[in-house]
Amino acid sequence: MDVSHILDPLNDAQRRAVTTPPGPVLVLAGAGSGKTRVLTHRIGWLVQAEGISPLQILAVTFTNKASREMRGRIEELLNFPTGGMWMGTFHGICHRLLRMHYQEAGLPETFEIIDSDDQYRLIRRILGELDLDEAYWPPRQLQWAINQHKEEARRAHHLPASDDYHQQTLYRVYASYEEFCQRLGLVDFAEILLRTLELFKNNQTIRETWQKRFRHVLVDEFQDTNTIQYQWLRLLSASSRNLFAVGDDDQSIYGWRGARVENLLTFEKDYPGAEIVRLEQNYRSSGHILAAANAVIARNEDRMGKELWTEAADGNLIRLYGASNEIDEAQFVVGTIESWVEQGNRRDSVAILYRSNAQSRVFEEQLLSAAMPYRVYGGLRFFERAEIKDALGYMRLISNHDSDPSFERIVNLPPRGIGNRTLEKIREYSRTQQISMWQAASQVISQELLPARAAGAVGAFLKLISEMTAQTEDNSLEDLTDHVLNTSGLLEHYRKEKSERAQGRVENLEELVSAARNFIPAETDDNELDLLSLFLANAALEAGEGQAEEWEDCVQLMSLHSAKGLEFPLVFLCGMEEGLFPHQRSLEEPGRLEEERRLCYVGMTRAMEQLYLCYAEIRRLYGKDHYTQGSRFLTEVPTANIEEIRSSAISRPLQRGGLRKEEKNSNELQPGKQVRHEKFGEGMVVTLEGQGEHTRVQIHFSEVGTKWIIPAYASLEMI
DNA sequence: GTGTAGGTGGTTTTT
DNA sequence: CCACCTACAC
Repeated sequence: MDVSHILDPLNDAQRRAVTTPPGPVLVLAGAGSGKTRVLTHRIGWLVQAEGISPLQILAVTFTNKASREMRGRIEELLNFPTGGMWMGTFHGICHRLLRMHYQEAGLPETFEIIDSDDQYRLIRRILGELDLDEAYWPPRQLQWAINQHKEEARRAHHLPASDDYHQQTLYRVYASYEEFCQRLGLVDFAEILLRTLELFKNNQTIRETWQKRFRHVLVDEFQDTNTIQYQWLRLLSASSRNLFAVGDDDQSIYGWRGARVENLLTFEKDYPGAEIVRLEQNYRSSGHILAAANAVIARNEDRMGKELWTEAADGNLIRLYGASNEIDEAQFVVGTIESWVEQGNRRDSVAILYRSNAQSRVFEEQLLSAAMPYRVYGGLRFFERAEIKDALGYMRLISNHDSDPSFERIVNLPPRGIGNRTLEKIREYSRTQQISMWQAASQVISQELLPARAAGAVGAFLKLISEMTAQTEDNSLEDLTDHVLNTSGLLEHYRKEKSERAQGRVENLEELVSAARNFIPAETDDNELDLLSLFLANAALEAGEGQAEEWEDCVQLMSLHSAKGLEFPLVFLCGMEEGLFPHQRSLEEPGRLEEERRLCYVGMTRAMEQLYLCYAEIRRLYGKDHYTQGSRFLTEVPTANIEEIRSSAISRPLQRGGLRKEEKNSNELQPGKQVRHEKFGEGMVVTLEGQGEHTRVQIHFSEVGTKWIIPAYASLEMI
């Protein structure tokens, strides 16, 4: 077969990656080096040159968007539909496997996926049942801790026994949460992955079946895999060893969410003889931008090592704007965009990037007064909106009466006279009898445990749902949705509200009907689920675009994290100030500064033609003005690649190297120095991080091991 | 059941 | 400073 269409568009490194004979391959793909192309062409190569059946290929991504894009590009390349090929997100694929093997995985057939909002509510309910005070045990933190453990494949019973009351409480909450989910057939996001991993670990038949089925496994954004995901990938490819992983350690920015760059670093060890390919030619940015990004990321110690190069010209210098305050910053940015647009450029060729979402406000205000259309990324997605979740709550309850999260959500929405007292009784009954809220409700009524009025209200609710279930049995998904919205009174409820917000809610609900109309399930292999369940699972696993609005030509505002994977001719990286970027909270935790720097690298490498770096000398934060210090990342950009634009107001030139000088003077502490700590005894300085009073020192103590110390708080004595 | 005063917390986010 | 949540009063 002629494979020139697969190989011709590739450079040497890309071609090497694509044509490597089956076996473990690790592709270190720098920003803008054509990683998606390598992935899709690798699949094309396997199919057309190696003669491998598409059915034997599994391609895993992190986001639905990436998966869709890959599918589209493969179909384009190979010119055939890829329906039979398994391609999707970790969660999507694992969900599919769990549906097929629900019994072996120990789940009820009707198991339901809960999102983090549902999870949060559930944890609060458990806190209530355990009689724990939320003020002492913040549900968010417990949720975070539980997910953290799950992502490391640790179940409650794996936690070490502890004398610490805090640990014991965490254990109690985690264990009850697990029990609760198990009893009700609820599966959270991490559970989808963990269950699948355990299924593969414990069930040899299933493991071997899928190992044989997927002879070739490809993973995108490998640096973002967490412990469970990598363990599962290893299990899946244990017999074939055909794992093709593409990633970039320099773009690992989700460590705080459980991602383990180490997976990249240990790939070689786990797969001896693996082919390692570096993609270093960049096709995106002009020379100055690339040189600057290289220089910044070079400051990181923990790297596999890579240096991007380009055939493109140097292009424009990066521009540095020191604003007097955040309003000045925004005005400068918007003014610059105005002239960019006047020069005939599109507005959507521009991105305003920032470290934290709160920064978008000032830009929005300025864009608004300049009548410049814009779009802010982030915020709630379609299926996460309250009114949509309400409607889905009804549909879930119809689909499965025992869905407690749904029951709790809609039992009194719209208000139908079922108050907290009544609900508490039902909850209590459900807890003592170990039955679902639905069952508890009906038993509480038949046993006449409720006052007449409440009993009537609850009875009416149960009847409503039962009737809806009966009436919608043979309906199409669209009719069902429509029916639910109208007979539940939900639509009416929001229509009656006359706030602007409610108006949008009604529109969203109407949008849900058309989402139901247009819903086409991905072809499932052998397992058959009804359309409604598929729709509900899809809603949980694919929350939808940020805004389902039309593609207008508008300026793009987003956090640096959301910008990963995107590119724009003109990019503004704003709020480049110590404490904001790198963020204060990252300076306080070891190892996180390097992740902040990677974030900076990601931001810079989004720019194709022109990059602006901005900071404000005074920034109003939480109602208070703060004098800022330019981000250390600014000083890490070589002077040859950047030109400084003064703020019209005050401004003095950014003090180059100022930070570095301070670091040297204020710290006698240097790696290698011997110190004494009043509690931990003697040790040696391993690493230093942060400046001035934020300095953190990693010290290897001879008696207690390695610790992070903040000299500002704990006095260290030099030996 | 709805509205409002008072309190609190305020990186980053996909699934 | 502001957005969100909770508690409490009508």
